[in-house]
Amino acid sequence: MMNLTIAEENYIKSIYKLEEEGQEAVSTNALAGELETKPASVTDMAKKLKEKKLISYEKYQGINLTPDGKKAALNIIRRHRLWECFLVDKLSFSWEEVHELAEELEHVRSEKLINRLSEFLGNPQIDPHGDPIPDAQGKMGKPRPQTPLDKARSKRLEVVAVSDKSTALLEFLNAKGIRLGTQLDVIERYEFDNSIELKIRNQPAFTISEQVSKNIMVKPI
Amino acid sequence: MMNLTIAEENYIKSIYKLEEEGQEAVSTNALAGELETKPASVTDMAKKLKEKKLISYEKYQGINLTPDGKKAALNIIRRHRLWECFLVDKLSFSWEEVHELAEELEHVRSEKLINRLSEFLGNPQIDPHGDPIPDAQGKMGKPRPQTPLDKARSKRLEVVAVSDKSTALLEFLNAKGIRLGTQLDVIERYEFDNSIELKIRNQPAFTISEQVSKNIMVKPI
DNA sequence: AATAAAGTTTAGGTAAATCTAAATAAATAA
DNA sequence: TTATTTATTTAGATTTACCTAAACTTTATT
Repeated sequence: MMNLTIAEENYIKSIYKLEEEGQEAVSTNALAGELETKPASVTDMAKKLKEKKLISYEKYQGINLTPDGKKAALNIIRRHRLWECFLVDKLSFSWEEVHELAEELEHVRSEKLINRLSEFLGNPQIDPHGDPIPDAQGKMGKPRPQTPLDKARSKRLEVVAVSDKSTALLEFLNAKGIRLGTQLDVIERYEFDNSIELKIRNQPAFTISEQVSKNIMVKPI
Repeated sequence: MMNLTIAEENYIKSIYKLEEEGQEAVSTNALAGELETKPASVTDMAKKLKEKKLISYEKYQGINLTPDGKKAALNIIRRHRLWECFLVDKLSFSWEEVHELAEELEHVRSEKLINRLSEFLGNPQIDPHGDPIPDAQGKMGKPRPQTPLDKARSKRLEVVAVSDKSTALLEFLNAKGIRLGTQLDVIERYEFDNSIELKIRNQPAFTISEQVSKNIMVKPI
């Protein structure tokens, strides 16, 4: 496998993420948004990644990972999620703190390190946010059936994952008492702004915005 | 504390090392050698680090760390050595494999991470090469009394550290059976090239070059 | 002390990853 | 279908961390 720079790895990871979220071809704009950079920068990098045969890309036609690109993406995701497990399981970090740290640790590229880390952790299958961890061959369990909260139909739900890992969101959820496995009751859905009123066990009800509800993945209970 | 780039951190670390080795003022050339870069690059970086008040530097006069620079250096060294402990103690890496990995891990800058890692490891005082680990305040135990093998006078010696951490050297030592705590008998010192003939317990004797013997730190036994 | 050798700095350049502003293509609306 | 809006690309700069080659200091040698 080729040697990628940190910037290249971050692009690959983001392209993978956007493809997963259902984008047929990932647009320059969407990728710029995801990476908090400018479209012009994305175009530059697209040329480079195409050169390295990690993506297919034609001017104005958007971006897709090649099989090689996908393999690279899964490897980066494996590293990221294993480090998250380490931070939570061994160093007692909480759920919402680990994403940015893992974002840095994931760029230490060593097969041996990551395989030993996995072993040390007992070869975990899912990370602290509920996402599956690809194995050394890049095989990853199907993410469990889940719906974003804004689309869920049932009244009684369980939180199975959070798709946006920004500290801001995770801290907000933490403050509200929402974490993996938390059970939620939907009190009301307000059409005018798609906000949702929720209740957890015996705590007072509270309201979350559509923006937030899109990022909370739930399953009926 | 200021935010340093990886390159800046590596310079700081190398300046610290050369000062420790006794250089009054660290020369451009020595630093270039240590970092495997060119003197002109060192001059460039020296200006930047002076700007940040991490070193004192005057044209042609060499480099020294300021108190701030030293604090930064000790912090980087702390991270490096704790990761080495982690790799050896928890992931069963061997002595000679960990240096380059720690070289990458050390650049993940997070007080919290490193303090938790230290705690997780039982707040170790020395790393797998026998070097002391600075504490969170940057206080570091005195390195134990030790002499480079090429300067040692006794015949019977114990290996307490290895100062050059290049994989090449560490692998060589490993192959010869030389590790921390190994006891050596000096059979002969050859003046013409300063090579040394050694023996370990009941193994056959072998010869090492001056270059190698300079990097093996020993104490009389 | 004069000169040669060694060490250091400057000047000018390169590659990676960004950016802004302007140009161009594609999608949408009138 | 033409015009307008939106998306994308190009052109040209910028910053960081390097580099080489030439100029300049310092140190060592004769």
